[in-house]
Formats: sequence, C-alpha cells, structure tokens
Amino acid sequence: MVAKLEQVRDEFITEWGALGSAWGVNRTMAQIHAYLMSCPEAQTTDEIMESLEISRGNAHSNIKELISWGMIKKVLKKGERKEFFLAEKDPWKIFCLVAKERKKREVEPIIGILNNCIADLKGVKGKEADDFQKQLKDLTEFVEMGDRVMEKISRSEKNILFKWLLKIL
Amino acid sequence: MVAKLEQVRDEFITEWGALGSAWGVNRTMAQIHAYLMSCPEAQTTDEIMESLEISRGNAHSNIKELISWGMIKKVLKKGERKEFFLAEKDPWKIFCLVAKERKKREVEPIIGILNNCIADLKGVKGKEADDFQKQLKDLTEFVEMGDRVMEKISRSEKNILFKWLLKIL
DNA sequence: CTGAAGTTTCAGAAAATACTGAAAATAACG
DNA sequence: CGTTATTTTCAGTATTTTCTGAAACTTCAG
Repeated sequence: MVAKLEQVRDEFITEWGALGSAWGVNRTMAQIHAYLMSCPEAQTTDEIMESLEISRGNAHSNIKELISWGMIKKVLKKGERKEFFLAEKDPWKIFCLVAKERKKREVEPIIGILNNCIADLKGVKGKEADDFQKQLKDLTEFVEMGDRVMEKISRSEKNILFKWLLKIL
Repeated sequence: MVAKLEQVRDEFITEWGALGSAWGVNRTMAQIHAYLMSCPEAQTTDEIMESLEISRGNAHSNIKELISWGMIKKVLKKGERKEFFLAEKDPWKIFCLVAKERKKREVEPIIGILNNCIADLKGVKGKEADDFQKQLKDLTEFVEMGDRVMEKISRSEKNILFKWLLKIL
C-alpha cells in the first residue's frame, strides 16, 4: 500500500512540474516544491535527489531558488549535520509569494520601460506616433493598476483575500 | 523624426517580447503582438517579417497562434490579395483573453489531476497518506476558486473588472 | 488551363535552457 | 590539527524550444 502512495506522489510531482513550466517556473523547481508539499516532514537534499532522480547540482540550485522565493525553508535538526527542507504548504501563501516575486521581477521593470518609451515619443509628430503614444499610455495605466493589485495581494492575509474573492464571485 | 518612432517601437517590441517569455508566451508571439499594437493600421506578414527580422515560417506560425488566442484578427482588404493583421489593443480585453486561454490550458487540467490523485489515495492508510491527501484537498480548493475567478474575469466587461479592482485597492 | 502571388508545412539547424558529475570549498567532529 | 560529512560551484553535455528556408500547396486573374 505504500507503493500506491509513492505512485500518487510521483503523479502529483510530474503534473505540478508540467504546470510550473507553463508558468515560466523551472520544471525541476516546481517538482521539488511538489515533492516537499507531499511530505509532512522536512527532507534532505539526498531524499529529494532520490525521489526525483536528479543530480546533486540540479537539486542544489533549485533548492536555493525555492528558498529565495520563500517557497521552502531550511530546517536544522539537532544532532544532524544535514540540512532539511520544508515546503510552504498553504496555497494562499504560495500564491502571495509568487505574486510578490513576479511583481518584482516582471511588472515593475515593464512600467519603467513603458514610461521611457512614452518620454522618448514626446516631440515625435504625426498620427502614427500619436496613436502609438496613446496605446503606450493605455498599457501603462493598466500595468500600473496590476502592479498595485499585486502589491496589495502580496501584503494581504489569507482571510482578506478570501473576502475579496467572495465579493467577486 | 520617423527614425525616432521606429527606435521607440523597436524598444517596445523587444521589452514586450521579454515580458512574454517570462509569462510562458513565446517571445516572437509577444513581439508580433507588440508590433501590431504599435500600428494603427493592419499589417501584412511581410511587414511583420521585415520589422522583426524573422523568417516567414516563424512569422506565420506565431500569427496563427495569436489568432487562436484571439489577440489579433485577420483583416481582408478589397482589391488586395494579401492578408492583413490587426491587434486587439485594449489592455483589459487582452488580459481577459489571456486569462481565458490559460484557464483552459492550465487551470482546468490541473483540477482533474488533483482530483485523480485524491481518489487514488482513498484507501491508502497512514499518517503520511492522510496528510498528503489533506494537502491535495487544500490545493484543489484553491485552484477551483482560481478557476471560478478566471471564468468570471474572462466573461466580464472592462467596467465590471474596474469596479472590482477599485474595491480591492 | 497557366502562372504569379500568397500561404502553409516541416525537416533540419540554431539557440536557449537545464542537467550532470566531479572537484573545490566549507563545516563539524574527535 | 586531520578526517570526514556536507554543501557549493561550474565546465561540459544533453535536452528542449524555437527558427529558418525552401518546397508544397492554394488561390485567383487573365
């Protein structure tokens, strides 16, 4: 019966990994997070390597990345020299962490770029330039709104988020 | 002064393309959309190829993909044999289209998979299996909520969305 | 029909991305 | 210290993804 558990775990890991790659997240990174979400206890690098059949280097770099996103935490156990890793398991928290990270990495930079483009177009005459500038302004307005929403989300508690969603639905 | 316009256009295209690849959208696909957003008039495949310096095959397949997402439309002009392409320019509509597409491609399948995993774990005894099943249920609940939100978004008009966001902010 | 204009397909090439494995570095223990 | 366990790095390799370019196909005007 334990075999069944492992089988389901592997299925979950595989699918979560595929989902990750659709979201611009490294497949292995998503798989490690999936594996750790499936474990009540913190796991070592070796256990991760064995479960996913990946090399130490690969495991290591993706664990580091997950830590930098705040998706997993390093746990030290007394009497043990190895490091153990524990996943953030609350879907709401995971969502907030991802929103925060993507806001920083993707949304903020694009706002700067759009504003540069708009500034550079000042003084360029003609209908085409005017239309393009209008388009850039519309996009900027939208992205800035998205930015504010993500900011709010990444600072919010689960129950606040939940209330918003209930209003929407 | 037209040179300046082209320069800004290229910058915008480049950056929007980079943003796209972070979102799991093919870079060229995002660039073509960016180019068409910068043009008041519909453009031909050849104009797209020239502006982005890409091959016909590449242009063609990404144009097809953009059409299937609903992000651009084919326009036929009388007296012209060539096909012209026009971008959806409203950021809100673009957002809704992307939400709709990703819901279909990513969110819906994962719900099925999670439910399978939960069903397969029925009957597996032990704390580890129980904990894992609980985790899967939490994830499912969350993803299903996300699914409903995306459904709602993809059906909504701009002003409805706007109202929600004002409430949140 | 015929042929020019335009579109579609796809095998192979190129580029981008991710992974391995082993060596170097670090930390803990006696 | 010296030894051993563990983590970190990274050059080279493998894999995945994307792109090219040319041939096949379609459409349309004469």
